[in-house]
Order: sequence, then structure tokens, then C-alpha cells
Amino acid sequence: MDGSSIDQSTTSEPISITPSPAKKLRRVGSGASVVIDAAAESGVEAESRKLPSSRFKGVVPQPNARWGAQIYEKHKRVWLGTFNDEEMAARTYDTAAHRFRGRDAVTNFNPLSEHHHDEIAFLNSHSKDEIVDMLRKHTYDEELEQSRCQSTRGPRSQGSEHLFEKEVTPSDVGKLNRLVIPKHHAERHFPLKGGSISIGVLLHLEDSGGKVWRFRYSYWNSSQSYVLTKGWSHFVKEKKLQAGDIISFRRSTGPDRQLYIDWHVMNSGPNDPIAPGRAQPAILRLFGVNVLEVSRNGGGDESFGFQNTDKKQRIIDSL
DNA sequence: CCATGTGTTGAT
DNA sequence: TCAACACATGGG
Repeated sequence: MDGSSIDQSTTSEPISITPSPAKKLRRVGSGASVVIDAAAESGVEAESRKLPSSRFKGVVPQPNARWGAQIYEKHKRVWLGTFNDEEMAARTYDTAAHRFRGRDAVTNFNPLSEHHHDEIAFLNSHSKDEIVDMLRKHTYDEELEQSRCQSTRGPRSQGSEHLFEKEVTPSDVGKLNRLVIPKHHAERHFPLKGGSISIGVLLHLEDSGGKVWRFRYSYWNSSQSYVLTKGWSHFVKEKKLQAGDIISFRRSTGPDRQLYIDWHVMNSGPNDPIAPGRAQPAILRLFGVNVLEVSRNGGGDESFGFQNTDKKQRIIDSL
């Protein structure tokens, strides 16, 4: 049921985007748009209050002569920020689409190809919320560039790819001492072979602090679900996991295929979609950055300053 | 203030 | 899912 396979003709030109700036429109102040071409003014009853549509997917006009980018997921809009350049907004949408919908998402410009394997890795190693945050703050290109520099720096850091994430439920962090792994994610990333289904296997997951966690992973016939059982409650306790928090799984791209588990607090929820001005800079950095370095910093990092205090405390506790 | 981003609705 | 449109609102 992969809905997005509207591959046009060839791989070279998926969508014909011919910038046709024939119209010279300038939008003014409070939502009005005005034709500045003097010749066109006469005779035309200027319906100038209407905003010009964008020729790009995921791009909407803003009253202040700028452009907004947005993408939809699960019937809800995810705002990707505002931009001066219409094309920049379009590229922003493309990036989000690639992260949300994969390699062959329908985009405004060229699809991600083998030439961009490093960008694909970068996208997959960050959560959707992280990517959205970069896009809204216009720091995506910068962070992508930084990740490229880091990866080529010595044999130190092994790359890893994002597998999937889950917003934990109350029962996941409750007394049942188990985590349900959504079936499609489980079968895609953690397949259980034949006899292992009933008895289960032992998974070793490393967290961002380098600590290795051992979980029993098995299939429960009674509930027809894949679960982490033994060991899971210890993780919940140490990380002070709460319902609504996000756990994400990654796997080393190296030969070791090391598994990683990380967590962060909910960014977008049913009620509060995305905190506008104050995203979660400090929290979001838990993934890509050396967390120990932050704690050694003597708390000098002021980016923690404006976060909800109990959430902050939980993060500090986990370091 | 006013740019931003949300509420909302109607199309595809 | 998507964009059009109105406008609340909160950050400067």
C-alpha cells in the first residue's frame, strides 16, 4: 500500500518544475497583494486581497510576502517554517517529505539518489521532530554539513541508521514490565526466526550514554504482539520514562550491526502540536551529540535554561 | 504591532 | 492529504 509511486517518466526528471515567474506580484503589508506592473492596472478590478498560490507542493503563501512550508501526517499539519524564497520553502518541504515518506516521496525537485547517500544517512539518524526543528530554524543545511565533517573524521564514530520510533503508552511504562513493539516495525527490523518466536531472543541495546541494556524480545500469541519483556522495566525506571515519551531505535551501519536505543520527551502531541518559538534544542541534541561532554561542561550550556524544569531534571538524571 | 503558524473547511 | 483562507496570538 505504498501510496507514493507517482514516478513520472524517468529518474532524471521526476516532476517538471519550470519556474514561470511571468507574473510580477508583490504582496503588501496585511495580506493584500498588488500588481506592480503598471500596464495591467487599468481595467482589471484588482482582486488584490487574494494571495498567490505557490507552484510548489507543500508551499503556501504568507501574508507578509513570504512563504510557508508544511507537510501533512496522520490528518494533521506539521508546520515547517517560513521562508523568503519560495524555492527554499519547496526544498524544505522536500527534505521533510524524504524524512517522513522515504526515498521516493513525491517532491518538488529531484529525488534523493545514490549521490546523496550521506544525506539519507543523516535523515535516517534523526527523528522526525529533530528534522522538523532544523527546518524551522533554517539550520538543516548547516547540521547536514557538520555531520558530513564528523563522519569523515577518523575511525571513531560509527554511523548508524534510524530504524523506527514509538511514543510509549501508559502500559508500556506501567507495571506490566513490557514494551509493545508495533508489529510492522517489529517484523521489519527485528524479525524472529522459526523457533525463536516462542522462546524469544536476547537483544543488546546501547543507549546514548554507552550503557548496554539487555532485553528479552519475543512474540506473545495471546495478544498477537511483539514485546520487550525482561529488562525493560529497568530501562523505564532509570530513564524515568513517562507515557508520551518517544523511544527510538537505531542500528550501526557498520559490520557489527550494533543496536541503539534512545529516548526524548514528546515534541508534538494530540493537543499541543509543536511548540512554536521554543522547540527543544537541548533535548534534541541528545541524539547526535556527545552527551557526556555536555554534562562535563559544568552545566555551562544555557540552552537548558528555558525548558520545562521537571523534564529538564529527568534529562539531567539520565546523563 | 504584525509575522507566524493554527483553525477550519472544502477539494482531490 | 492537500491548499485556501481567516485570523488569533505571542514575541519583539
